[in-house]
Amino acid sequence: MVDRPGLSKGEMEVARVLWEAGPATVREVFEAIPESRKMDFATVQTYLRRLDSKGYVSSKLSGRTRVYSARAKARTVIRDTVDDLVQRLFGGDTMPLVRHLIEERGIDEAGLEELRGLVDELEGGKK
Amino acid sequence: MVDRPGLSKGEMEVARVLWEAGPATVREVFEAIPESRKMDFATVQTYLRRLDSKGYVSSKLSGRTRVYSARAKARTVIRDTVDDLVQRLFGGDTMPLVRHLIEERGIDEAGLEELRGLVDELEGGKK
DNA sequence: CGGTCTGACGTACAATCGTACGCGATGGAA
DNA sequence: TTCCATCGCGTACGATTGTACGTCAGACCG
Repeated sequence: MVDRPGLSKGEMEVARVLWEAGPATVREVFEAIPESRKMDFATVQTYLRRLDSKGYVSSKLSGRTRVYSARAKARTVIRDTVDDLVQRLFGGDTMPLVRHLIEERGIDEAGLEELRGLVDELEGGKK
Repeated sequence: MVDRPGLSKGEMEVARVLWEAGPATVREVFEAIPESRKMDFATVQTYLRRLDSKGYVSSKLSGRTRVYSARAKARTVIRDTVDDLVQRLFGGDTMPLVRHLIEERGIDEAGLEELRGLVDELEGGKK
């Protein structure tokens, strides 16, 4: 399938906004990015342009403003990105990362519950 | 603490070998990298040199051969790397990634068991 | 002793990334 | 009508990355 040139870190942050909020203009994306991140408006614009030329998003002019929409599905991009990380940092093993996440980053009440559900489900569907 | 300049993807693959196998020469690292990856000997050498100058590994000459050893702890580097990814791709939320890993990548029998153990443990220590 | 292998080390070089400026057009405020 | 706030868009530019070549000097083989 469409083999896109890999997202850079900055591009990820911007793409994420489109996935969460749906189609948006540069300004809207810009405003959706945490103040603290301090990413320049023009920088956001550049990332969007790059995402476009890489095929991750599409855009069309609406009046004199350009509106960007996600084109690649979040799920797919996330899968590719995570696969890559797991490969390079853990040699392809999934568990070390899962373990790391659970042990090193806090999982809250709700997360724990969900996790239990996931485990139950997997365990059930197997035997 | 020592604030290092971020690992690049290629550097990660190389650093991983040092974490897993302990101190090693360029050749040893080179040989530990999957054939399929086709990373040139000189490339490995460059990555090691860069890791050295970034402070992630240290090295010393043993005879006329240089031996590299991890200096930064795997745990730390992994934490920083994963934190960064979670931040950019999931806005800082851990669960989406955990969910993704469990649902999209296979967890085997043993992993499942371990996972159950982790959940139990967390659940116990909380209430 | 003279090849040949191997390693360190310096250097290279294009691609990508992070970050942004500046210009020219446009639409609304005064 | 005049001006300013916006936008799109082209362009820039140094840093980092991926990938590797070439040179020089020891080590080992015959």
